[in-house]
Amino acid sequence: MEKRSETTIHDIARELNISASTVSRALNNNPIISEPTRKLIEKTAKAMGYRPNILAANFRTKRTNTIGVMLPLINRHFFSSVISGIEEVAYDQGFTVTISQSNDNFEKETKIAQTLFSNRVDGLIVSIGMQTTNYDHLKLFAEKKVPLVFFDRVVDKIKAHKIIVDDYRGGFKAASHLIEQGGKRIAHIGGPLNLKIYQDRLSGYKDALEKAGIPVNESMLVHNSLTREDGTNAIKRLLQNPEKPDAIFCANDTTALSVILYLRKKGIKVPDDIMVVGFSNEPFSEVVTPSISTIKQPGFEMGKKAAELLIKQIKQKDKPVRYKTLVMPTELVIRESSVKNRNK
Amino acid sequence: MEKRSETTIHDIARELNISASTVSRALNNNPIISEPTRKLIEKTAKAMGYRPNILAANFRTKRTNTIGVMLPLINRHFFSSVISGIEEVAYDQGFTVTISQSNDNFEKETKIAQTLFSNRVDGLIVSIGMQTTNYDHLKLFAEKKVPLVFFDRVVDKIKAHKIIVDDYRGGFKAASHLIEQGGKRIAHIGGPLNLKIYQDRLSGYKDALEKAGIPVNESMLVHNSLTREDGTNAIKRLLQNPEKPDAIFCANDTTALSVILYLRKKGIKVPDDIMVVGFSNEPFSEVVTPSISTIKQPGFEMGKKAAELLIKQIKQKDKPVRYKTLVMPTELVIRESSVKNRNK
DNA sequence: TTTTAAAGTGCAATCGATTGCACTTTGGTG
DNA sequence: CACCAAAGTGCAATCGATTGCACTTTAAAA
Repeated sequence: MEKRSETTIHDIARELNISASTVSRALNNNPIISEPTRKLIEKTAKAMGYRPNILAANFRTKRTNTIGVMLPLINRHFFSSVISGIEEVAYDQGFTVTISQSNDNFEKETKIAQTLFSNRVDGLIVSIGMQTTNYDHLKLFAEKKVPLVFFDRVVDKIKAHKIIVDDYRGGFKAASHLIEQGGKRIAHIGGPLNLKIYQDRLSGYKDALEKAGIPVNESMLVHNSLTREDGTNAIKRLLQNPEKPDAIFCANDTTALSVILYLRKKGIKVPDDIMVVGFSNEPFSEVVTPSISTIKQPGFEMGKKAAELLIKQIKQKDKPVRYKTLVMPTELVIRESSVKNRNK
Repeated sequence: MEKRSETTIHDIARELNISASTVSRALNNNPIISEPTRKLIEKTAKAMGYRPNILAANFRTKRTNTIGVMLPLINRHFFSSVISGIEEVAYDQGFTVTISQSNDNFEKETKIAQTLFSNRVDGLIVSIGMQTTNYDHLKLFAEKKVPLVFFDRVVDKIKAHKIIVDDYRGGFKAASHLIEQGGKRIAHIGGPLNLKIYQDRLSGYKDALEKAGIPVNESMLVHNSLTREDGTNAIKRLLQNPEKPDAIFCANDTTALSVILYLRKKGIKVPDDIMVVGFSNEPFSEVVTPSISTIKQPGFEMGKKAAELLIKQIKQKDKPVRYKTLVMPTELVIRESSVKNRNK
């Protein structure tokens, strides 16, 4: 029977009649080890089928080369794009990525945070859940000086880097565009207001109306959790208004889609009768008929930036850090759902 | 200044004048520790802000309670659904999930496998990349008896549990449906044939034609990497055939979408002129016009099954394992793109 | 009353890589 | 020729939790 246990650096040391510290240094390309010695050790390690046991190294160095990521839902396109961006940078920088989804559940989010702390991830990237209003489980990381980066749904009360999009300008652009397209009775289907991203989208929308001299009509505002069902319920409600909207700015594409499907069913034409703009540029928005105008937010880029900031903070652990809030630009993508008389 | 270093079980032991092994056992609910002692230790641990350092435990027990997942692309809907299913089961069973994407790049896939092995993940869930034809980097896990589960794109040469969909029946159903809808010149846009999933889809398609007495016309077959661009190129090629198709079975929805968009541009009507069926039920397939008939594959369920099988194998490490291949059923979802004269 | 078994706790080796400090050898300079 | 500095390698403590085996105490049974 072949050797049962794993080959360790002690085995290699014994084989070559040198010390384990020499072997460790050689395999880590430490320059104080001479080239001939290093080459001999590398050759022997390969021949003996040596595979490092990172657990021992992690234990001794108190580092894991692992980034923790916690976000609400992995299979939402935006979040999976962010993850993809994080993973790409992490891989290039020699980090692995451990991912957990909170399902917008505060208790699960708290448990995950505790687990990631115990697992001693080198840093954590977080987008908090819809329900989260207490942040003690995240303050732990700040207290223990574990680097933390928030993205999308961020926590102002905790000092950390933050990657957000310009939700305010996105809301402003969306509403401005609808105004420019002739909209006069512009509704808004928004998200829960404990989250700043939806506060900001609302603010931008309001300021755009104000700038155009159009008073904000509170009956034109609906706030919910932005599910497909919520979208349908919201448009039903808006259509019951005595004064009906001729344009709607939705805080995400999911509700924009629900709106469009419902209006189609009712024989109300988008954009001719009611114009629609969404937010976040889901993949389906391009291919649905009419295609949906939307505010594009760069998930993949956000993920890359988050990972870059986190890894820089990890590597410069002893340096004082000046926390940044990166505001990724939003871009209005004009498609069919907000442009009338488009006969090309 | 507060205590600089972390509280360890030695600190708790010293505080209570008991041994560290007692503290360790108490915090792990070992029944040989008496109830009053255990309660006292738990109370003191909380008061002292103790947080376990899992690195030491992992090192000693040679376990990490971590599942590795390696797949081509995180931000593809199918894969992110699978990840979501994996994470849900993993979380319930007390495991964390570390995810890496290979980007269908063999060299990256190899490096990731090596890293995950060094990181001593307890088990690995894999979907191999488009280019992968050598499996040595994965055989390592089998050799070292690290539990391995393949899903979707699996490797027959390595003994492991496999989670696949019934690609053959999916292809068969798709082609049968097109025949039932009156298709006589049925084309196939398929994937790279080093991957069994695309071989099986093709086999199912061929057998359905054969069963209907329709000869397979090799000029009606195009194989590529199933990108949007590939889809466009494929339909262009098929339209140059002297004998043009009246139906197309695409091996994924991405190429089905490309086909539909291209035909729309050419003024060729789907499904009236050419019927289309895709595969995998992307979210956009429901909302595009015409909506795309497709073969649905249950990503989230596959993820759950993969994690369940892997964790069972991890927990019963010393038991001999009988490897299973789970074949998840595929379901034909009939939408507008394959039903002519649909005026409801 | 003595002996034995069970309950409860303690000792310290262990896991494997890292790394601060120590030691040896070699070559160059005064 | 002697001294010093640099190059190269070695020693062993360390990280913190786990756990096999040992020891003590207590209670029950003979």
